[in-house]
Amino acid sequence: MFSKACEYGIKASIFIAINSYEGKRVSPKEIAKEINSPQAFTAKILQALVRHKVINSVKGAYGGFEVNKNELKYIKLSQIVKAIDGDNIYNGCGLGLEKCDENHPCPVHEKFKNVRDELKQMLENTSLEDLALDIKSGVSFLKA
Amino acid sequence: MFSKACEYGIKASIFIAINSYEGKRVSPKEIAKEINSPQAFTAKILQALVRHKVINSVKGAYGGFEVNKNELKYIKLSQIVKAIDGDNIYNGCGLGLEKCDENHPCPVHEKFKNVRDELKQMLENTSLEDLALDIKSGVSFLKA
DNA sequence: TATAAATAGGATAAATATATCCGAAATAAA
DNA sequence: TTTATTTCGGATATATTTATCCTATTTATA
Repeated sequence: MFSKACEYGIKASIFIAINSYEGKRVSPKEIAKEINSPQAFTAKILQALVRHKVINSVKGAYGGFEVNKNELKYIKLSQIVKAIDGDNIYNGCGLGLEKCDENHPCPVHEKFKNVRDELKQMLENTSLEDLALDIKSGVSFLKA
Repeated sequence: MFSKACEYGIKASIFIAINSYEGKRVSPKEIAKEINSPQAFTAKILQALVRHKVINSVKGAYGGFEVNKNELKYIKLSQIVKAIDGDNIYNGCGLGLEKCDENHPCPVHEKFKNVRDELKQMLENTSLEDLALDIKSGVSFLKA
């Protein structure tokens, strides 16, 4: 469904969010440890999220990654996914046809639409705040 | 969502189904041309589908790939997907956690369930017959 | 039985995704 | 202004997926 990079990106963003509540910036090292991911690779993904303005970074001593805690409820999963995996999961044909629309649909076009809409709803309605609060309250977990 | 291999596998199966209606076996060459896929790679995928008994092959002169046309309505998309991509799309955690269940859910576990269930429904309720008839009647297409 | 036509399957190549490494640039604080 | 700390970004390595190639095996028919 999502690429590894995207999985790491989502989990990293949640961990950053949790810490931003407390005004703490976090490093790739801390993040990778907390979400059980390869550190250098995770750092690359964080860079991409910064470039897409999903999260913020501060260079130098006492720097790290953070998000504006007032924006947490407005940062949706869809933004993270689009920043890393692009919007192929939104617009791409389920069977990989170059051209696939109502007028020239692939064999699963109609049936696939429901699945995609469900996914879209989920990604667009879920905020970093929702996810971070669940972790803080012990309802869900960032690693096994 | 699906791997390239799986996309090819689904489209190839549909084309084989269409021809089996008319008692015709088809070759990887014909299939690849019709679904716009790399021939040798497609042949490999067909082998996998045969091993998983989703389709049938006949070696030698006048051979080719076919499906029992009486079984067409009982062959579901889910069988093709599982044969090629495995059942990770069914059981795997949306964020790649080794262990992710009701008792120890990843951050998107609950929200993801709806999406997966929708996908599952779609794959288990769609038969090769459904898809083949749509192609025959010009409702949908195997290539752009 | 010989031949031609097909699938099966191993070996290899190319492309992409995942992962690592290291020096450059930025920045806070001593 | 120097130093320690930290992100940035290019180069490279590894793993996986996608794709190709070639030979072996099977089988219908002449």
